[in-house]
Amino acid sequence: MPQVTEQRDEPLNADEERLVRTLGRVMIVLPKLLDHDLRERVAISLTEYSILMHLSEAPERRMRMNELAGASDLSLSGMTRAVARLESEGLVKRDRCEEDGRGWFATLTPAGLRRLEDAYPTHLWSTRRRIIDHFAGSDLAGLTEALDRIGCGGETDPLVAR
Amino acid sequence: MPQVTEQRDEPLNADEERLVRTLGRVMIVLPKLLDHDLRERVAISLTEYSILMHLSEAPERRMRMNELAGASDLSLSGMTRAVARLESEGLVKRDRCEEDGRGWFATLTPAGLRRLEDAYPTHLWSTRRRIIDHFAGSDLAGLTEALDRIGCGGETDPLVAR
DNA sequence: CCATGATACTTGCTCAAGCAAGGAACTGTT
DNA sequence: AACAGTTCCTTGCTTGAGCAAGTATCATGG
Repeated sequence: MPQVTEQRDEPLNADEERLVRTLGRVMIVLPKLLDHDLRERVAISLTEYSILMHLSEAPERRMRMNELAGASDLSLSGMTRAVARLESEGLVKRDRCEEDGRGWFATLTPAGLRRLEDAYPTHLWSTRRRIIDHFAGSDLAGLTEALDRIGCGGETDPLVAR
Repeated sequence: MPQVTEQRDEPLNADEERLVRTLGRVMIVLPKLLDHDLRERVAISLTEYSILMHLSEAPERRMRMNELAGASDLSLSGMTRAVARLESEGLVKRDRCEEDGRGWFATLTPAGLRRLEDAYPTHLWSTRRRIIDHFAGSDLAGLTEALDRIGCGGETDPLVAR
């Protein structure tokens, strides 16, 4: 460990600075790239794709609105509109929750599943091209572990976390 | 190299899948975290901070609109509005470009520089806490190199790149 | 059983960002 | 020198997302 007494309020060192700038760029550019690929080829946004994907993996292909918002890192109000859009296209339907009258399920429709299956190859191609290919030969697991800590595990309100 | 004949259109393997999901989460959450930290403590957005920072590093503390848009990964129209906001706060001023009558410089004002210096400690704290701390013991340079390839170097229109 | 508070969502408002179209200035060709 | 094409930037329009406030349902205490 070269640096022994690292002051918290001193500037970043060169390696740290480069990492922050690069990651800063990636976090701005990458979502646009993935979103663009999907929109261009299968006319669906990354947000919508993500919602359909999460639903397809959930038991009975349905999730409560707040679960879904958490899974897709969207505010609850954002999720309301997003699901409304998907519903208007018939890709999702909404059912009252039996056990809790306040709650709603968003349920993937057969049409929604078809749409997801339709978009999947594009997104697979896109993620390979935009992400995986650039990490050839890297330690994916180690990298993922580090990145995962940034993501905050994704429990409680992430903005207030810690 | 374990996998010899990797089919491009087969699903991602488990490590790849985890990386994509984690990076996907980071690219959504991290900008919100950094933006939130800045807004809360020094009432400035990440976009605005980034603009002021780039200007402060440029020769004569000024940049053409399209340079600035490229550096901050913002559309040119987005940059027009962003600079207009900053100008209305007196943090930036705009001058016609002498050599090219179509062009404009955005120039950092002394007030803009003070604002940046004011925000810097917060952003430093934020990036340490949100990013650097999570990579303790990692190979920062190697990681940066991989991430840099995702960012596409940042030359030509990134959405059409390749 | 009623009141108070918490939870699950929705709706109104605002705002930042992108696209497409427009205007002004530059460049190149004939 | 004039026109066509390109570049640089701005403006009109639309959209997706968040916050704050509202509504309906649940849970709890008296």
